[in-house]
Amino acid sequence: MQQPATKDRIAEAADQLFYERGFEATSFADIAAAVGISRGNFYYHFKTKDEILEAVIARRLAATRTMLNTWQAEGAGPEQRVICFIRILIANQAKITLYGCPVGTLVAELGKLNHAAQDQANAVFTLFRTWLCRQFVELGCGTESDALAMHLLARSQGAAALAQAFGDVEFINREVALMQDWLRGQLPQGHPR
Amino acid sequence: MQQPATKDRIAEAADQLFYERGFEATSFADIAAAVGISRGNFYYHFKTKDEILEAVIARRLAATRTMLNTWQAEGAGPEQRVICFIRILIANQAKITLYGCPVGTLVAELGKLNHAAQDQANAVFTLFRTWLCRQFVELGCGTESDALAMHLLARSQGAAALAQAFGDVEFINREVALMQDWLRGQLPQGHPR
DNA sequence: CTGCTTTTAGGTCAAACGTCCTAGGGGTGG
DNA sequence: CCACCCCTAGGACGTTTGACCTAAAAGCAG
Repeated sequence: MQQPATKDRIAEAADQLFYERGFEATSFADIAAAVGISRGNFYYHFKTKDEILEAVIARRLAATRTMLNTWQAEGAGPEQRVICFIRILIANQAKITLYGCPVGTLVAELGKLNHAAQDQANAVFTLFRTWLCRQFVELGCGTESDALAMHLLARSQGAAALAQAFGDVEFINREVALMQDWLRGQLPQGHPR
Repeated sequence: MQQPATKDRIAEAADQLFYERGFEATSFADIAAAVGISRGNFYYHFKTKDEILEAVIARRLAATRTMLNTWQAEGAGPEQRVICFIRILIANQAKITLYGCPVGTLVAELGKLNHAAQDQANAVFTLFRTWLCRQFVELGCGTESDALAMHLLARSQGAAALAQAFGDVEFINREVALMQDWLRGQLPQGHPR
């Protein structure tokens, strides 16, 4: 059984459109046009719009997990891994400047809509949070690790939000540099480097 | 001529609903129900939904200006004024935990919609930015002042975003404490205190 | 080729949306 | 008392939305 095409292509197109325009502002017709299929065809692959949303979130969760696992397997130390996280902002700077952080903006929108999938969207945040927490534990930050993870998450969210608001690409670079400085300041003395 | 009531009450109700549910997700019917008037009556006061949005943004701009001017007039020094800004997060902690930052979430939504009023919404950010910049100039931070203002704005945006995502009120308090520590570290030696 | 399942296209449906019109209520000035 | 104008109520319009159905095309097994 080979079902690679349509269902995944719908989820992929929806993923991008939800990011660029938001969940509510994206209609079936928009996704259909992006994929190149007819409107009514959706009912076969996804019964409701919420189902598409769940598929999109599952996609993002899987992609995030893969990315984190890759970093984990690359052999570098926890400090380098956290720096990888910080540099996501630079890697995606063009899109962030236009549309903000994909995770943050979706969570904010679903939160305002009291949408049932809000918790699932939040799981992406939690994924980053626990992963970052583990890195800080490995760095020897002990019970402070989760607070440090949350703080770093907040810093990147803020950087993305303002970069989008002001359309300022350079601002991202400055914030990334500040976060890396901050990270060095958080390392306990004599940590394994 | 006394026209206090309806037009302002519409703008006030729309302000709140746009904050709690978002701009697009709020319909005329929602606002009408909140104000207690009939739907069709809107056309008399506001010809389009965009006009209501402009009125809401104008409201917020005016309120922000008033707040900043009040702080400016209270006689405290620039450091205390910046602390006032930071503590907005605490003052609005309950609502932020539920709906995020009113400015940030609106700017993000309008940005995704390519809405014409995006620039007006951004003006609220700019208002804070230039005001904060002035405080840092008074503190003797010189050419770094605008960068410091942007950084502080980003920090509060990030704190609000994560507080909403995780529904974590206490997180706001921790971030506020960190921002105040950061502020002390930014003051040039021998500044007027 | 035949028969079956999977997938697609096109179209219908009720509901909700923003927009707009009109009739009438209620107060003020002449 | 009357004419006028600000304001309001309620409904109608055309469009778009998510949801749903049906018929037919496409792919595969025998």
